[in-house]
Amino acid sequence: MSRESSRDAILDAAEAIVREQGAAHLTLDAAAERAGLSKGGILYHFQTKDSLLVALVQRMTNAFQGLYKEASERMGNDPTRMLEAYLEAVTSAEEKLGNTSCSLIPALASNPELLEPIRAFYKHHFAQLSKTSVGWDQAAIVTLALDGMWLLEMLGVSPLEPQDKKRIAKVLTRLATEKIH
Amino acid sequence: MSRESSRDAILDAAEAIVREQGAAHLTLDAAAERAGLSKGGILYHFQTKDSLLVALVQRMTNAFQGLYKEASERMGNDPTRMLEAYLEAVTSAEEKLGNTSCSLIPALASNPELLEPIRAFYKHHFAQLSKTSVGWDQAAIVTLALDGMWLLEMLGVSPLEPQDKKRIAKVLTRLATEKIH
DNA sequence: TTGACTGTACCGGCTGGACGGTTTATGGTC
DNA sequence: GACCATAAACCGTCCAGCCGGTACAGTCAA
Repeated sequence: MSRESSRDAILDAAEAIVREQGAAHLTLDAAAERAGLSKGGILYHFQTKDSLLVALVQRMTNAFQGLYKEASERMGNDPTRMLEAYLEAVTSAEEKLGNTSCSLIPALASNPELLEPIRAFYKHHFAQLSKTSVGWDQAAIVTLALDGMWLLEMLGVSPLEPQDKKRIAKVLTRLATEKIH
Repeated sequence: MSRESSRDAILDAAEAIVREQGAAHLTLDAAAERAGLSKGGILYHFQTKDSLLVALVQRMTNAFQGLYKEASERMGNDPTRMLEAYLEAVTSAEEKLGNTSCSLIPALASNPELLEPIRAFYKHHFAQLSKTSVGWDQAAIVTLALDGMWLLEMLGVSPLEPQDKKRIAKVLTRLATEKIH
């Protein structure tokens, strides 16, 4: 069974461990037990622990970029509306992907260079911001506020309630479309 | 010699290792070598590795809160100007404290509950935002943008150049003082 | 002023356990 | 009967924490 679902089950288990107990507790044995198979089973799918971490980061970035692309297309791939797409992607990511994002933590802990794809994404994203209708500075602030929001969430230190986030999102939408002067 | 400086030297060494090689490479031996003493020496100052991590987080939060308090006092402890103080604290933290902030990483990696003091800080901070002159929503956005900026920096994925940050800070100053409408 | 004693700061070898990875075996399925 | 997915025992390494030392600065009493 399970061309892919077993792999995903392992990644889910790994993520849950990181989220609940911290990256230091993410061992092959622990992930195996949680995923309901043995360590050998895990090593069949991921030849090394490191490749599991790579897969973790990749799955997250893929999922987010999928949402972003989708939202962009809904905006007709209009670069002036990329901020709206980004906002939509971030908010829907928080709902749909849950705390998938905490995959970042083990990457930081073990091997910072796993974050290269993320660095690349941000570099590209910020370079595009001048195409928005509100100017680079304001666009950067909207982006940073969104990132701050989900990073605090992911680090587990956010004090924001869902309704707070909704109100913030509303103001951000305005900032993403109307230039302040 | 060194009532405190040896402790600090150890913390500095630990931080440098985390920053340069990731939290996984932070071992007592590595920290000892870098700090110029033996593992036994470290364990004399910190009975357990975990207590070293606690000290790391504590030192960072203390340093930041010191900067914040200082900035607040320069603003006459005026709650309506807390955002300006926060902005000043964050920017000067980035200069003065450098990447001290990456102390967070091992805390996350090993034991999420080490972040409790930080959670407490944010909770208090966001609760105060309604006292600002620009309204809670806008104040929250300024805060989040600042946090996003230094978190990206600390995670090592920020594409922002110093001059970018300066321009952003300028716009944030405006957002921290003038209410948009 | 000297010798016995105490506390502080640190060293470095040791060990037990945990963990990543290997190997061999096994049940299922086409 | 060949291949896939997984199990389970096993190995070597690494590392946190322990412990028995050492060096040295005070202190204090005789």
